[in-house]
Amino acid sequence: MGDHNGTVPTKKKPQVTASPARRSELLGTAAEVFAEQGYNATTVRKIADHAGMLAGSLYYHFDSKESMLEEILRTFLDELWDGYDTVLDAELGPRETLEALVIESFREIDRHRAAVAIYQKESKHLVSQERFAFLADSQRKFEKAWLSTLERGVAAEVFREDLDIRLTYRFVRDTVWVAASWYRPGGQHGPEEIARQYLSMVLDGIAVRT
Amino acid sequence: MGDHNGTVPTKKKPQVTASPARRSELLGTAAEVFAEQGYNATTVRKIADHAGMLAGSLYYHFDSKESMLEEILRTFLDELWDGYDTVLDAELGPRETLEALVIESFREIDRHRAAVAIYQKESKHLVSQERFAFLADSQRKFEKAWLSTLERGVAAEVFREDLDIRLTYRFVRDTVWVAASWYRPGGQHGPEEIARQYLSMVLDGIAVRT
DNA sequence: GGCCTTCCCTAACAAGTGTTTGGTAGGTTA
DNA sequence: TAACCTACCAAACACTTGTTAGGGAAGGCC
Repeated sequence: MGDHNGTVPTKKKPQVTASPARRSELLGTAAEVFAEQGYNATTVRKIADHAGMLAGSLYYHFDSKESMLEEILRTFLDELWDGYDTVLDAELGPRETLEALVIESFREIDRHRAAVAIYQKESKHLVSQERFAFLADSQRKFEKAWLSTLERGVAAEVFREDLDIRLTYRFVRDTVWVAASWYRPGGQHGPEEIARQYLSMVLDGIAVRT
Repeated sequence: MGDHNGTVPTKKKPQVTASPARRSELLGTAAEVFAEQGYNATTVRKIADHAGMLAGSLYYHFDSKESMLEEILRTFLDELWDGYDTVLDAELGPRETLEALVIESFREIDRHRAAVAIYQKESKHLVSQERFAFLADSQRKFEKAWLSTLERGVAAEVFREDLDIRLTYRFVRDTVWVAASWYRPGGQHGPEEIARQYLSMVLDGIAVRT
């Protein structure tokens, strides 16, 4: 507690000591409530209820509701880019890159379904806030990775060239991520199986070839 | 007005007199704020600001914030089903039905972009409330229409039969409606052009045919 | 034993929320 | 002019919100 440095107290002191295990456990329940009810509609008391404690007690582990949201999204995006960078660094062909990115995306949905749902619902309002600037960074990087993959594919004549490439990008991107709104881990289809079927539709279409 | 029946006053009197034109004008601005900020994050004072009046004045036209949301969604769904029913009653072939439904959907996005965005973000939490039971009705009807069209297509051998039909349904559905999150009316592509490209991707895929 | 750390509770706070009530300016009708 | 209607304002209401401060129980360590 001793704020014995003579400078500015740097805003606030967060929690003094807190076990990281309990933190991420609470973040998990918070993420599920956020995903289910929406961030703004979720009160800290609801989160506390789901965690079996009272509202004020949350502030032993976190210093604000918003910082919970930030940590949830940061953790998710960090792991996501771990997987994406691995794929991109492998320098596969465009079609193989696209397939690997889609598969990786469904794996992330499988692992972070709540965070993905939150990201989809809330990121649009959040990007403008300075605190969540990392969301915009991620989106730019994301778009660049996908667009270059698509362009490479068109150049290599493995993707159709008669399609608007930005429209195609949004199509593929949305197609993948909205799955988080209905996907439930432990269902009959694992993430790889769903990815396989999605890829089949995106690449070859749903119509019978004549 | 005159509550001269001797029974229970049936809760509340809404606004006594209000011009329908002003009502729908206010609903339009409310819808845009809801779409941009999210329903829960939108305060009635913000809506009033955008409309150039004070918060309390809204209650001359509407009797609650929630009733605004309900009217926005009801109006949208009514118009949507007008178009859908016209398509379905035409009894076209499965592929033509699918194309017509997609085109109609993008036209609705063009006309009711705000309402569609609201519907996508909020419908999930709302369906459980009794007041918004009509959302669940619409969803069931929607699913039935799409599934039967897909099944007809598989039977007629115009759609691939090696795909999970429910997965395909969600794929097509999401693919279409998420477009509302980025679509802006008056852009370089009109709704028909976007529908055409989407249909091309969904039906034939983005890969080059070999 | 006493001390310290961890984790939570109790109780309150100020700000913001949707909503209500009564009033009133300006136009329309008689 | 007087009565009336429409559409809004002004000011408050009861309640919920995120957040804070102080305290205390349980357990490990000296």
